Amino acid sequence: MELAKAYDPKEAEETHYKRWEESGFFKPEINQDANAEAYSIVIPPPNVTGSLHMGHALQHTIMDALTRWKRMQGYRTLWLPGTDHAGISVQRKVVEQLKKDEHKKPMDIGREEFLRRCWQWKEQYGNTITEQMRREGASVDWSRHRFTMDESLSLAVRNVFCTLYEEGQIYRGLRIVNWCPKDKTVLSDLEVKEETKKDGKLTYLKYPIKDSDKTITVATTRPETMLGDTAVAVNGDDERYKDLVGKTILLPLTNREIPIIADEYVDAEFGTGAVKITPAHDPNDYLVGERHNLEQLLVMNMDGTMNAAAGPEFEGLDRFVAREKVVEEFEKLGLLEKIDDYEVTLPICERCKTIVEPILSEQWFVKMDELRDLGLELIKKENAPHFSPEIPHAKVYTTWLENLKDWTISRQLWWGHQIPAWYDNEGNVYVARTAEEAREKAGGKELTQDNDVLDTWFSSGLWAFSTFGWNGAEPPALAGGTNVDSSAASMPPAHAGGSASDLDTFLPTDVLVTGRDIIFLWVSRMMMLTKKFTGKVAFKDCVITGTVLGKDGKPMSKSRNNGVDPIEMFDKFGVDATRIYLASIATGADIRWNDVGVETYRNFANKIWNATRFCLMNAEGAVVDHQSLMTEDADLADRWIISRLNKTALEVNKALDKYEFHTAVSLLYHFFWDDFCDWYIELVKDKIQVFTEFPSVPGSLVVHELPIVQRETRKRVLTVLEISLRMLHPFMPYLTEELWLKLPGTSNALHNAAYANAEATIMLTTFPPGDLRAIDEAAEAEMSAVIDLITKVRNIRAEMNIPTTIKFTVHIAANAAMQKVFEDNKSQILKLAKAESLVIADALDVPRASAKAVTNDAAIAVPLEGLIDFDVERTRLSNQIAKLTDEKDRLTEQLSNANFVDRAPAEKVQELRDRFAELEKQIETLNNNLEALN
RNA sequence: GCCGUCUUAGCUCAGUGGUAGAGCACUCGCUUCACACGCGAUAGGCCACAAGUUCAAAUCUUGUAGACGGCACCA
Repeated sequence: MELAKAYDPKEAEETHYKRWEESGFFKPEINQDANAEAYSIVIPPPNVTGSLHMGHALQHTIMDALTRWKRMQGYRTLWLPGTDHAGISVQRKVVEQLKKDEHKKPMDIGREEFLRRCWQWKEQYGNTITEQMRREGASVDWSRHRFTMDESLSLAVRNVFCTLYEEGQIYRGLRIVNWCPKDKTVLSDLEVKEETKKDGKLTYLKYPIKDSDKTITVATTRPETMLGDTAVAVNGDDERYKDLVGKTILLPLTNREIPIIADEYVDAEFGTGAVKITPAHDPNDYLVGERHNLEQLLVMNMDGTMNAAAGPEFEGLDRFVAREKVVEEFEKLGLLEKIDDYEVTLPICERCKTIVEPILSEQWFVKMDELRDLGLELIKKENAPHFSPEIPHAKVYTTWLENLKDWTISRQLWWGHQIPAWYDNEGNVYVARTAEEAREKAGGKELTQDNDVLDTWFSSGLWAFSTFGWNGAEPPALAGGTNVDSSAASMPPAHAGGSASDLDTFLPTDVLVTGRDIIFLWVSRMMMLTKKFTGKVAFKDCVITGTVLGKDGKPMSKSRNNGVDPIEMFDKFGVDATRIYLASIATGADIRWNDVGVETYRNFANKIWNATRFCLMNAEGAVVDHQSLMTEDADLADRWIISRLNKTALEVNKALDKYEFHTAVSLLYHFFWDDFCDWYIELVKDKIQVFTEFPSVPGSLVVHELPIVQRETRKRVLTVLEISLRMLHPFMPYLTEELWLKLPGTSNALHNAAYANAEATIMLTTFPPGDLRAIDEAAEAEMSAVIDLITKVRNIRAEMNIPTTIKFTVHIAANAAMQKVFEDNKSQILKLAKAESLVIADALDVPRASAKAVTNDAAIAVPLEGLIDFDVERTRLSNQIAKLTDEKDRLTEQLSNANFVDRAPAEKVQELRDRFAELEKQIETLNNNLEALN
């Protein structure tokens, strides 16, 4: 079987995913081991409005690598996919569409029709991201795909709402909320971001005091809100204003009189020390108002225009127009003291960037006291979730919980979970799971349902358990959930006996992989609500990925135009290269995107391809055979690569256990490229590649029948390759599957016992656990002596400029044990050092015209009569001496420090003494060599 | 204002209380029959700065500077 010269990812990407999916490899039911432990991950559901970006690609890579790794370890593995209905985003898209196509507003077509269009939009465009996940190779169980507005998940939402309401944890109330006048909905604190404006203004307004010719000056950044002022507050301890407390102000532009009050909220040091109080338009003023029983006067409409209460001159004006007009009027009245430049930080809507208006409004809230305590107890007592990286997330998360305020959950949208609350004509509220239930409660009265929907995060907060069939009403469905497809139905049940539900089997989930930005919005709420409603932890671990930044080091965004499309990268470098590059980023660290990084792994993929290609070209008479690695008669190179292979496997598993994907990738990269390709394959090349010249066609090559030893070597090479591919599979699924299927001797006989009957695939083999007993330190030491030797000889050739066509003799002086090692590996040394012969002895006996070097285990000389440039050789030797002397000097200093010798661990001291002796010896040898040249 | 992170080779980034690492770029040499997306050999860092703890600090502590993040406040 001949492979193409370079790896082309396209074909593998097109064929394997389809087969994996159709064969049911992604479903937990593929696991036939009734006692298999479960391993589960739920995906952070992407918005249906979204398309794949690098952040997804990074997170999906990690989730898929974990899923594939655990599946190969024999766990009953489930990675559950799904999407989020994304309230505001979808609503906005449909509103835009409606405006563009029909010049209509939602009100024109009505709620029912509008929702129909939302669903239509979702059906049409909502699958973009899930389709892209197939390209990524994501091994998710599509039969368990969930959408936050699925029937069962919606029922869960209503039940959670009702339960919390019945317990008094959900309430409806008039509060200052964050209002987006453009989206015309309330926002939670977390959906409000900030924008600093350097050219802001602080306006000083003079308010006349009744029965006096005095005024009191207040400063404001929002002059229009003065129309809603119901008091002016000063600090009671402020001497300047002591006499004024209790006096009345004639509020300009209105016919209202308002009191001057004393409140500790006011900081006498700041501004004028007098604060206008607008309880309906400012959260602090609201609190002051509550304390002093002030009127809450709303002067604004919900679209950001002024209302009738603002007075006839202002009614209907936009808030910013009103602002200017208020200032003008004050100026006319001579009551404008001054306007200062002032840097302001404005609250803006996370999505539409409109300036958010704090405004008094009646909304639904969740009291966070009990839920907060649940969350705090989990993180403090059980370290749940355990964050990776732990610093700084564990602390930030805890601090945030400790300061948690009530959560505004109503949204003035149509698309979403409509609040299960109904009102009668008198305004009484009936919270119920269904309209019928509400009517019953109301004694059959005519009711209308609350117009608002719930915050999208309310339903996502249930994701860890609602996706597994929990809906608070019926017992959770059995394996497969509500939309099991036919192929899943033919699978064995998740547990022996078939009685366990997904909820029992897969919750708690093992790990949640997500970004920093939604730790509060989502992670915390899922922890709290899952504990509250199932008594379980939502997930044990939480991996927080870093941010993939654009080439300019800034977060990728459309406005900066610095985004990199994962799909483009897939097309350019292949899915596997992109995946393993993303996995090579340190967990939690931000990274600037650079194509060169992906290119590195594209090259790596090609290296793997070509190593396999070479092995296959020399595979005749051999198959993958794990027994071949247990052999007694293996030579040094074999013992060494087996040792390296096992060490790598052990360390890779350890790294993955700790979510250190980058460590795993680095280990695999260097094992495969350096150890396997650069050394092992080169060392055994002669043995597995037997050529002879075909007599009639000079230069042509014919493979002979292989002797047994060589067949064994071929087996070993194939087997090491096969095990390497398995280790790489979680990161590079397509390439490894493509190649694994081509290896001779691969079949489902190599599968993990849990998947014995499944169709052959690398994804169901066992992930190499590594075997401590297979680690052979002696072989590693001997091999590194050989490698050192070869490297030094190559160095001589390179620095002395000896063309490869010239073969030379290498003289080696070493102790008896090393002499044997070099003797035993003579042919490999000759080949890789491109030497003609070796002379191995106790001491060097070479002519003056020789190039020399030392290693930790040998002294080397290469006679170069007529080829040597003595100046170059002197420089070479001097450089070597200088380097070793530097090291020796450092050691001298350290070893002559009595404190060090006394206090450092004895073995450390001994280690340095040994090294010192070694250096002395080598320096002496080199000095002798140098002198011999003169 | 509070909390926190980062600062390592030209670039992008790993890393550890005990001789500083990778990839790419650079230099030199290879059309060696798996791979030029390759092979071989070099070169390149007082690990931001300062003080402290320690036998030993790039690694721990504190401070400084710069970059950045989160939270709060913003009359």
